[in-house]
Order: sequence, then structure tokens, then C-alpha cells
Amino acid sequence: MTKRKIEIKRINNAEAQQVCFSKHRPSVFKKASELYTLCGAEVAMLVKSSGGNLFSFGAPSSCKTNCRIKMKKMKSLQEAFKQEADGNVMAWLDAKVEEICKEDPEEFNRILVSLKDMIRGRTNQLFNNYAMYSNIMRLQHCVTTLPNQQVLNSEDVKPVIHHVPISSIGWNLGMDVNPNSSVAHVDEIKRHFP
Amino acid sequence: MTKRKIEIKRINNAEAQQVCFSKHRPSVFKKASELYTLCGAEVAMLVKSSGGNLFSFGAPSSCKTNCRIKMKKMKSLQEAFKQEADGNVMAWLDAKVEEICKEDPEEFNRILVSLKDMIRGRTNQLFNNYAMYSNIMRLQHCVTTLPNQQVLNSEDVKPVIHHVPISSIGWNLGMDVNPNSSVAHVDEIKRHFP
DNA sequence: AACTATTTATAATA
DNA sequence: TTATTATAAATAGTT
Repeated sequence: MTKRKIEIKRINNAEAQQVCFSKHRPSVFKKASELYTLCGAEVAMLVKSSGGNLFSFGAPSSCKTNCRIKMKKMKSLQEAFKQEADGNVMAWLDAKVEEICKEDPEEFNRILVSLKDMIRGRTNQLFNNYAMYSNIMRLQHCVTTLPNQQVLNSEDVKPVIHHVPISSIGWNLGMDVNPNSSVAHVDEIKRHFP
Repeated sequence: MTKRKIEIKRINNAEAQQVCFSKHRPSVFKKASELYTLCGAEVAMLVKSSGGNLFSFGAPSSCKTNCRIKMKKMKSLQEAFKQEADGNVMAWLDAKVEEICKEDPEEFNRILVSLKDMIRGRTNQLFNNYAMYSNIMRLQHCVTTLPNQQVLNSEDVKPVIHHVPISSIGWNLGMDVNPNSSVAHVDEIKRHFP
């Protein structure tokens, strides 16, 4: 680009590649930032260097605001899950086992029918809850690693350039990320549904 | 930047904002592309203009490859879901209702215990399946709107610059996107779990 | 959409 | 890595 024009093709030397990356990456982020600051465009950008370092840029910071709101939802969901997950369904069953064993076996059919409805309802509920929950888990890492600055509502908040573990987000963009981190939220789910 | 240096602050005139965006956006994507072509960095970028137009850039095209692979998985999952979702659990219950009504009520306790285990197992299974399924649904729109070009394995494949409906991906990045499209996969799930 | 005077980005070099 | 500098690329103001 300067001092001499270069052909845009892969640099073969790994070290030269890193040097080039270190020079170019900040200016790409700067330009992405200008796109937001000047024109009010929403921008989200993820970059993984060939050396494996992860960078992200997002503007406006409502990205972060959303994360925090969703974190609150997550907390209450987690509480609800702990109480409910194994809990309600199984407690209901246990109660019924004891209760019905003393009762008329005619009750059996009605029990199974209501159980059937319950399973159906529970399935729907689990799916709806999980849809929200998994998205929230996916955002959790973002929030915890961002600098703990005040978040403003105004569109005048500065764009945030930061490192984040992009694994989970990157997965959704089809990026080749560390599979260990991309399934973290699944493990979390499993902890609540052993 | 040129002809005169400008202060980097929000352009107030909406039309001028759009003009500025149209001038800047292609060069940001170009630079993002160079980051991949020169340095082999993985790049994923989403931009929504203040006018609401959506743009995305992703390199390498393994992004697309991943999408296609996941689409195949989705197809087979959908099939499995259709057969299984309402099906197996409810069929099992129906069978048991008939079967047990003729049997000894002593059987009742054993049935409920096995039902309990089944629900627990089924819950885990649903969550695991859904974790994959929801991610796949989230990528579906990407694939269907990408140009239908051959996808190569080599890292020499060209970066792809395209429009995609970023709503679902953007949601994960905390972008303020159309809520109607971001929950599309939930509706899809509901269709299989009415 | 095009044109150009300047600014910005950066390849080669130290 | 960091700094310098000669050039290429990007672009603000204008047509």
C-alpha cells in the first residue's frame, strides 16, 4: 500500500504475517468505529489472528447494555431452574406414587392422562426457557470480561474496543473456534438438569 | 481525512450520514478482507446502517462451509424430531394406559419409577438436542441467502462479502435487531412440539 | 456518481 | 518492537 504497492495475497512467513496483522488490525477497528461515530451504524466485528488471539469491536455500547439486562434475566432464570428443574416434576411424581398406592387403581388412567399433558406442557416450557437461557449463557462471558464502566443510554456512548472470548459468539458465525469453550453453556445447563 | 480534516463525531443530517456510510462501508470491508487475505485472520463482521440496511462480511468462507454442514445435520434432526417429539413419549404412555389397566395395580409403582427416569432422560435429551437445533436454526437464514457458489476447503478461498439477514446472529452480539426474525427458530421448535 | 486536493494508512527500512 | 518516511489508498468537499 505504500512505499511500494503490494499484491494482496497471503503472506507466507508466519512472523511477517503477525507483524502485518498488528499494523492493520487497529486501523480496521478504527474505521469500523468511525462508521458508527460518523454515520450511526451498528457494528459488530470479531477477529481471530492466525496466532489465535481474539479481538472484538462493537458499537454502540448498547451491546453491553443488552448483555447486562440479559444477565439479570439469567440470574432469576437460574434460580427458577434450580427450584423447578428436577424439583417440581419429580416431586409431583413422588407424591403421586405415595398417594395413589393407597387409592383405587381406577385413578390410574386419569393420572396417566394428566401426566401426559404435564409432559407435553413441560416439554414446551423447557424449550421456551432454554431458548432464552442458552442465548443468555452465550452472552455471559462477554459481560464478565468487559471493563466495568458505566453504560449510557445515549447513542453518544463511545464504541468499545476490547478483547472478549468470542468462542460462543464466533460459533454462531461459523468461525472455527475452540470447541471446549463453545459448549460451556451446555455444561451449565447440564448442571441444572443432571 | 481529506480535502479537509473532519472531526470524528455524529453527522446530524440523515442524508449526509447515508452518503458518508456508503463511502466508508466498502473500504472497511475491504480492509477487513485484507486482514484475512494477507494475514490469515478469521474475520466476521456485521453492520447495520442507520437506514436499517444490513451488511455482513466473513472470511474465510469456512463460515459458509460450516453453515452447509450444519444444514445437513438440521435436516436429519428435523426428521428425528418429527418421529420422536410427541411421538415416542406419548405412544409409550398410551400403550401403558391400555396395558396397565388390565394388570395388577402393584405394577403402578414400577411404572411411575420408570416414567420418572424416562422424563429425566428425556429432559436431558431435549436440552442437548435443542442446544444443537437452535444454533442450526440460527444459521439457516445465512445459508439460504448466500450465493450458491462452490465452497472450497483451501484457505485460499476468497472472502465473501454479502447481505445476510443478520437478525438472529446480531441478537447474540447484542445488536438491536428486528425481534420478529430473531425468534423465528423458536416458532420452528414449537411446530415440532405443539 | 465523479472529481481532486488532502489526509490517512502503511511497506520498506532503520 | 518502535520510529521514520516515501508512497499508496481513502475520502471531504465539490460538481
